[in-house]
Amino acid sequence: MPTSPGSRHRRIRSDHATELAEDYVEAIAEIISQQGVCRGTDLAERFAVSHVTVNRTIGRLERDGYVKTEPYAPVELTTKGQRLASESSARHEIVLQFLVALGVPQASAAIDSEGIEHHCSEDTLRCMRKFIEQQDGAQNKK
Amino acid sequence: MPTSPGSRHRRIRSDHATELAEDYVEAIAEIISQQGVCRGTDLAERFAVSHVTVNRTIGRLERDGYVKTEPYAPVELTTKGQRLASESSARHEIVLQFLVALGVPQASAAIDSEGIEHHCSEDTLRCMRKFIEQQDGAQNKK
DNA sequence: ACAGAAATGTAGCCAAAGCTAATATTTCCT
DNA sequence: AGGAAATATTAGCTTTGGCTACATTTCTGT
Ligand SMILES: [Mn+2]
Ligand SMILES: [Mn+2]
Ligand SMILES: [Mn+2]
Ligand SMILES: [Mn+2]
Repeated sequence: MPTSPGSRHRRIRSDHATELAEDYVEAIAEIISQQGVCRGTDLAERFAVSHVTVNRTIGRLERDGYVKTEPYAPVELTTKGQRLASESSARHEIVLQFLVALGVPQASAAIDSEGIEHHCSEDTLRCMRKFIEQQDGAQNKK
Repeated sequence: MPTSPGSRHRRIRSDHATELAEDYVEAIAEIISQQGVCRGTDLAERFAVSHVTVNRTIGRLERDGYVKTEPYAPVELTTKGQRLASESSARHEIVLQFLVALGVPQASAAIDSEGIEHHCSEDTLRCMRKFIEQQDGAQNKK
């Protein structure tokens, strides 16, 4: 056996522990770039949860240094939050483009990539990038 | 916009809600087929959690009709549990083989597939199967 | 047979993420 | 200015899924 039996599942649990933070900072960055500011309401709609849940989640993000908030003011990203947002967004984009290149319909690719992105090792991302490039090459030749 | 903004995340949450059940029944079926019976200890080791956590999880699985237990006896799958185990196992196998066919090293593919499997739509699985077949074809030609 | 080891069960703790209801603040419109 | 609408906060609840500590039961080797 290559690795200890339980190690796979430890990784999954760790992936899930950071998943919400990644999706939130990614969403916050996107909403700010699109609308100038990001309000709790925007996030509640985006994630289809109550605004109370957003509030509590934002509280954890602030505790962990990803966002800065003041009462009744829009959410802002810290430098740490911006970095995580960029990384998450880039990774998400790779997974989405990969699925599309593989032939998955856009709607399904959009949904599936939202979950898959959090479980991709560097090995897997590298292979996905390579596949995208190859497909692009084939496209151009046509 | 193709779908409502929050629908993606609803799907992710639903995926995660069934994830543990899928992994457990899959593991139980595998352990039974390998060792004859499946005990809590086997699952605790497999998932790298305490035996108490296994106990509570098994309790939920029983409540939901996937397993049958009696005190101090090994865990058994119901028909419903066996069905879910087969489906989960087949799906997991597709994802694992797909990653390997894509060029991901075995160790990373084993880890990543454990998380990715729960987020693949039928669309994505179909494309993965097709890719595996194409790769197999290319292998045979060589 | 029985002592000790291994497995299982119980009690009680915690954090994350979801919710509703009620309250408070800010913003916007007339 | 004043009231309505939007937004944010607080209180208090739930389920899931993790843990340690301790108690009980079963298995195993001599
Ligand atoms: Mn994302
Ligand atoms: Mn995501
Ligand atoms: Mn899994
Ligand atoms: Mn996941």
